[in-house]
Amino acid sequence: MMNIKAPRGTADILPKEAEKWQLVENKIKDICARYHFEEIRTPVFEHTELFQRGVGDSTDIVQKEMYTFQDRGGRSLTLRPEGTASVARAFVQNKLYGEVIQPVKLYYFMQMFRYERPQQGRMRQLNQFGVEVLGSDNPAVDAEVIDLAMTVYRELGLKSLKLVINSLGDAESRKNYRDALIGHFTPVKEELCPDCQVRLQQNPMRILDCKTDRDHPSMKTAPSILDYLNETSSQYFEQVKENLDILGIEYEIDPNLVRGLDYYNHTAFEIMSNAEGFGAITTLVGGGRYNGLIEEIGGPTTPGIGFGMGIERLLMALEAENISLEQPSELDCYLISIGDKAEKKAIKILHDLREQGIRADRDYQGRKMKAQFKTADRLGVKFVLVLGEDELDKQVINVKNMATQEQQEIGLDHVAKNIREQLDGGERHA
RNA sequence: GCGGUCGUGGCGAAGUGGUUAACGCACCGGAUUGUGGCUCCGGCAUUCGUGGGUUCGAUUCCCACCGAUCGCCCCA
Repeated sequence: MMNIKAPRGTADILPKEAEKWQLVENKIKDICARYHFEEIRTPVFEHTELFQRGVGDSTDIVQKEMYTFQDRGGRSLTLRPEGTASVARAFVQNKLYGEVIQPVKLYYFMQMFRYERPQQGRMRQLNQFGVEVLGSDNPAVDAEVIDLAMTVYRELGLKSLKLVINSLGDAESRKNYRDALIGHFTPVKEELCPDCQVRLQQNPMRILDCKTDRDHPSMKTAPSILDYLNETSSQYFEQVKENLDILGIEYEIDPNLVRGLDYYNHTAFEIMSNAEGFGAITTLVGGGRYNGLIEEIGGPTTPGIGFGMGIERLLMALEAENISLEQPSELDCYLISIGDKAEKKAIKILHDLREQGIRADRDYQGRKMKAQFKTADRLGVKFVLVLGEDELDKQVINVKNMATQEQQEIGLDHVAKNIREQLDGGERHA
């Protein structure tokens, strides 16, 4: 039989690694609670149309990266490539705009799926933590969302970060700017790369961060979005910046920061890692405001803002900065039994220990006592309990404290309680 | 989707067109009839990502596929 491997772009997260994920997730959930965000979970797949309309038909994600399939009923479904469209759909469908407390502040941990060529930090199945705030266009919310993301990184210990922000303006500003860009690049259209020639009509803003045409003279003289923001958009951006200043969050303004998804307007931001040896992919978080999205998918006019944070990349960044999340995973007791009769008794004692909240395990390989002790030592247990013929005859169990090497005999019927007390006592006096 | 590099035991890592595939770590057993961390001794890949081809013979050469990785595209 051919050996079957995990599909390309997917990965198993094994116990040692999973422990880090848990620590990160717990930290993030704790922060979300403090910022008063509540969890939402949505389906792994959605109607394809949701992403076509929500994310945008012309985006790379929709055009070439979606896992789309037909179900047996002939429906076109798609494994979600990102979270915002799904959350927006859930918001509309469940009429969360009717909640008494607004805005609605949501967070999620979800797997996303994108058909891309994998490399480090880019998987076909990826994990994101994200937040969405729906129902407020207060620029304080923009700052709060950014602050939340930065807080996650700060509390995990990351230092080499760069926050980049930009404003894409409102519809009017964008239209004016778009026209200006088309006017600017059309005369030199033939000199641009094929991709950009297409972008010129579809999404001229994307020309600005094209790597191929980066050095074309027209780039330097290209108009800046910031000069085309109308009064409202410009003021909004100013307030967002002011709020970031109040929070002491440093940022860089990059007028060429264009997010790849169609639904963004006003505030757009990315957080990148500056850590050395981080490779080509440095974006840790991407997000922005999307005031038209809810309406686009059939809900009432509702402003929104959110971000997506890649967990794999977060872990990579921690690694790059040599931040260790490992905790000594402690086992309290290791139970050694010798002989069949003792094993039968051990089965029950092990259960009793665990019932007392004690972390306990035993050997199942029928190994010699020496080998079992070696394992117990390696596991770093506090106590080793030995149950053999001698102990059975006396109805006791031998308890060895691995740190002090002291041994004592405890009556078989109250082992678990006795260990429990010893553990509690140890902690109190520690 | 495009280009480069790579793929040997649980891990790291030598190696060669030819009869037994180094070594280190880990693991297992013994020295030490029921007690760990040290030491010594011994064991541990019918097999070199998968499938074809060239050859008397391939892990070593060629091709395809799969996977990893780096860069591009794009993004988390």
